[in-house]
Amino acid sequence: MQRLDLHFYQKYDTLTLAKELLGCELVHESPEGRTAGIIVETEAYLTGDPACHAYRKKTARNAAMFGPAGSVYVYLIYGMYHCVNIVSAEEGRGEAVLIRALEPTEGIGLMQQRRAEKKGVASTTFTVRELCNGPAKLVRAMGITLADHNAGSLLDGANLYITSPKQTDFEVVTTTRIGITQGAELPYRFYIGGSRFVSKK
DNA sequence: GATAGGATCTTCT
DNA sequence: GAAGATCCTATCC
Repeated sequence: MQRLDLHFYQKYDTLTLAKELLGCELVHESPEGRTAGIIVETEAYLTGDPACHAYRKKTARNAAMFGPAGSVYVYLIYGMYHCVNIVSAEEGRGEAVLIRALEPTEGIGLMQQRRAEKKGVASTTFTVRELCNGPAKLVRAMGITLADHNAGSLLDGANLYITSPKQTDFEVVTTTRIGITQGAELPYRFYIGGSRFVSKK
């Protein structure tokens, strides 16, 4: 599979990119091993959208969201969990695609270890379906961290990247976004119809 | 299976 | 002081 290049991230507006990323594979080559999963659920956050972290001013927390297309925005949510976004649009604009769920394809044992380590339970606790069916869960399972990946890149030699689509034969379902109150009516969430790995139906 | 409440930190009012 | 792009646990069917 081919690593997606700068052209791919620049080619689409953020809403289109959120849909185009479905079926692509997110890969992390860490010192502990390689983990990967097919992106099955995304949400778009746009300029002028009150739910977007870049809606107000640039702060230390959201600075990475203003980076160039193909870079990574990781943030702390609810003081406890992390979520990962793919920055889109041109540098300085502040738009991104939140990755909400993956279908695990590689390094499932390592994903189970990472999830179990956090909770202090046996690694056999988690079924494959439960490993990455939520934005903070997949960040944990993939070993993505604020220190290593926030404001980093998916391009060139980066250890985190996305491949060209592994699946294309599916229906894209569009709904409103999960867990927000501002902009709650906007239809900016997309997922692969029929997937067992999405966070919610 | 469904629902309610808690954990814990950054940002904004 | 309150809310937030979440997840986990307890408790109740």
